[in-house]
Amino acid sequence: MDEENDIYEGLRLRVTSGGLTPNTKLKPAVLRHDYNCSASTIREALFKLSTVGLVSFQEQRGFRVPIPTDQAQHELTHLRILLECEGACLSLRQGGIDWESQLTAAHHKLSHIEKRVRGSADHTPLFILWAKAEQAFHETLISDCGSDVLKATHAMIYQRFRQQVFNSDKKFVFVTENIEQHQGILEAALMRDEALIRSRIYSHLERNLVFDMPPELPKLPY
Amino acid sequence: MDEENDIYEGLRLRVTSGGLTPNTKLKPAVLRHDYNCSASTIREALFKLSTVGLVSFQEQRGFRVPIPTDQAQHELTHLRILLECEGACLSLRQGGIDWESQLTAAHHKLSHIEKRVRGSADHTPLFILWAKAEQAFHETLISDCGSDVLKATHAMIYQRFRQQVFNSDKKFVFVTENIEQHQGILEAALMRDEALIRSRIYSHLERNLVFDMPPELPKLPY
DNA sequence: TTTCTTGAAAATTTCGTGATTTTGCTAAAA
DNA sequence: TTTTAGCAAAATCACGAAATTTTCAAGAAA
Repeated sequence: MDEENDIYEGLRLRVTSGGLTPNTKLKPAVLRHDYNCSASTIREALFKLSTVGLVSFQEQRGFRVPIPTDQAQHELTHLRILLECEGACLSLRQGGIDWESQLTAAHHKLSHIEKRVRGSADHTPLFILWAKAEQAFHETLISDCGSDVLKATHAMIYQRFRQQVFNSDKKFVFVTENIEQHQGILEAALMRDEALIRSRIYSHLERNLVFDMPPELPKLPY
Repeated sequence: MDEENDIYEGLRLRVTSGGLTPNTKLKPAVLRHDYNCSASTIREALFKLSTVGLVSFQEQRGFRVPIPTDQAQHELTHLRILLECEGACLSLRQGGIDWESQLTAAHHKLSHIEKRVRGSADHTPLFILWAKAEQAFHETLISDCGSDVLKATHAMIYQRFRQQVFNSDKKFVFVTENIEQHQGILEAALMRDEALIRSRIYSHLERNLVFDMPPELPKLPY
């Protein structure tokens, strides 16, 4: 299964950032040729992808690339904010100097790519690179929260979020504000300011919320 | 696949509340006889269970019942609190009279069972019934939050949480305090008091947190 | 005794096939 | 023109068997 994992990753890349039209059928009998394996193996990988919500599945009707909707975008953004704020704050308390340096490094890499993106007319060639760096930055942000469950859940939601926005019509995959927003999040982390980092994570993701969110609510003592 | 789902549910029940010793191997070739199907079908169901964390899986080494740990219990409890508070508060804002009545109904059923449990010496025969009612109550609590993603994520964490505590040595599956705690949560919901319901959900789950949680943190404007 | 090798048994993964279901096309009926 | 019925092609699903990998016990070497 070391190549089974390659198949899974390959398919994941195709359905998340492979430029496939939403609702495209994913037929094991066709895809098998691209990966030089049997249809059953492809089916198993697609099945796994469907359980994390990256491909849609209907029994006896096969697999399809999920259709992005405003509702889904809103919900995924909402959960990303919830999980990422929680994970960031916990990391911010528990993370040491090693965490600071890892985050700084991740930001440095991301920042470098983003400045290149800003310069070029066509973002496409840099997209895969940017996507990896973006994910790495946000994962590093919550990496020292001390909860594998939280990190795994966030990873799942993050993937679906990225698929959603990249496959939607309005391709807001990259906007110039990202540069200063990522910078702002890094600064808040190094300052160990919880309220500030929450607020900046929220601002960073806010434009993906398509409906209004209700106003402030108090939090509990833990 | 309508019986495929029965297989999935049957296996899920066995690994979450079937009294199986943690780390027990789950061999498709053996289990097939209990469900009268092929090993491949069992394998698929186990595979699905592994993606939601209800069975552990290592390539070329098959499936096993997960081993409960204090760390896992803490993390699952933490995430349950986070998701359930968020979902409850949103429901509390958006839910109408229908939500109130559904929650009251779910609580009524749960309360009835819990009082019976308190009376009987051996909880085992009532456990399945209680587990279903408990899940229903907590799911109803967040049912009107307006986010399918949040509800699905919560359902996943809830299942793993229940498996964890039921399969752990200290079987704190039911304690008398549950009765008044569930009552308290219902009251806070009907009062539409967000701070109160957060605090009561936290208190309800607090005893499952095995490590200290850092103190209060502010929340952001959404 | 302990560690390392060996090889047979057991378990897991992959694969092609047949049965069942869905899909899409054509033609008749309204 | 629109709707419905029927049939053929295509796709999906469950299955058992072959191929690969792991497990484990018994003997050899240190």
